[in-house]
Amino acid sequence: MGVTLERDIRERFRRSGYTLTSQRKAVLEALGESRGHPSAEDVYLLVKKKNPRVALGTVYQALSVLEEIGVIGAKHWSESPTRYDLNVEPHLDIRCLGCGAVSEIPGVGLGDLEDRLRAATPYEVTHAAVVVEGLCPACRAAG
Amino acid sequence: MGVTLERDIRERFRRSGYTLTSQRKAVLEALGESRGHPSAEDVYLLVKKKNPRVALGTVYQALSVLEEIGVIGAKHWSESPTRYDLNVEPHLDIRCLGCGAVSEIPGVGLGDLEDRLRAATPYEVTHAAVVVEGLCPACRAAG
DNA sequence: CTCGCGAATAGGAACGATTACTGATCACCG
DNA sequence: CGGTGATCAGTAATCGTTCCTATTCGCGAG
Ligand SMILES: [Mn+2]
Ligand SMILES: [Mn+2]
Ligand SMILES: [Zn+2]
Ligand SMILES: [Zn+2]
Repeated sequence: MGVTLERDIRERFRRSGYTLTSQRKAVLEALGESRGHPSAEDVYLLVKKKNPRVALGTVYQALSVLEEIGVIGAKHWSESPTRYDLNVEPHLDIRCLGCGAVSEIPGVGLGDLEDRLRAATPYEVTHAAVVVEGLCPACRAAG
Repeated sequence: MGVTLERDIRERFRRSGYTLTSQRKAVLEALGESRGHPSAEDVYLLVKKKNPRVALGTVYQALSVLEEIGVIGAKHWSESPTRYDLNVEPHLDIRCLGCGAVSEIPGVGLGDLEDRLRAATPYEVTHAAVVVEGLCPACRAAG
């Protein structure tokens, strides 16, 4: 089972001072299982399959901790709860306005965008995200 | 007063079939007055100064219509209500994690990002937004 | 100028996502 | 084994936003 938990993740927990609890491991596992970009509720339902006693609030807290220590990412669209992602590299995620599915746009990075923005603003930039909206092929066909 | 309402905006209303009501004009005005990227609540408070009878729901409905016809834009961050913007060109907005202020990063466009993403996905792309988080100089100094 | 009608509004209730609270449990240290 | 602080389950509360309904508005037909 959870023997294979990346060294890097354990290290991040250790350094942050947070405990690597079974619930937090379960949330990570759920994010791995679900191919897409699940919401907190999605993660909650997955985690509950193996441990029916987990509380939704615990999932929110776990997601928050995991994001804080840089193990997962979160993005925000209109008309959708927050979506979470194991991919913490800068990348593009697109949400279908028809069916609501969120998926990744592979092969397209931010390029030099982050460098350019850091050079152009006096802010200390901590995070940059690109969110895209559109219609997936299926929904486009459906009309 | 509202004599100077861009031809383009009137035209968009006409084509969409929506009515250009006094409340919708007031919401546009409020967005013009407020330099930054106000929330619906911010807009509501501004509009109420001139017409205390407006309802918050009306402001939400107006913002929704204005976004739909392409006159304003909206972006979503964590820990903040939706922020609205008269700038509908693709551009970068940054939110300070300290004080919550949202401002624009001038001089940095998306470059060829939109072209590349359209080429790389089978989706029909309708909208792409970049949201950035960081610390403004004041908050960085404060600590 | 009235009347009629659909669109828009004010006001307030309802909703969904997220957070806050609280007593019980857990992980870890000595 | 106890003690101690972090975490958790369960639930209440909050917040942004949407929904609902009676009333008003804008406007064209007569
Ligand atoms: Mn992703
Ligand atoms: Mn902007
Ligand atoms: Zn779809
Ligand atoms: Zn600041």
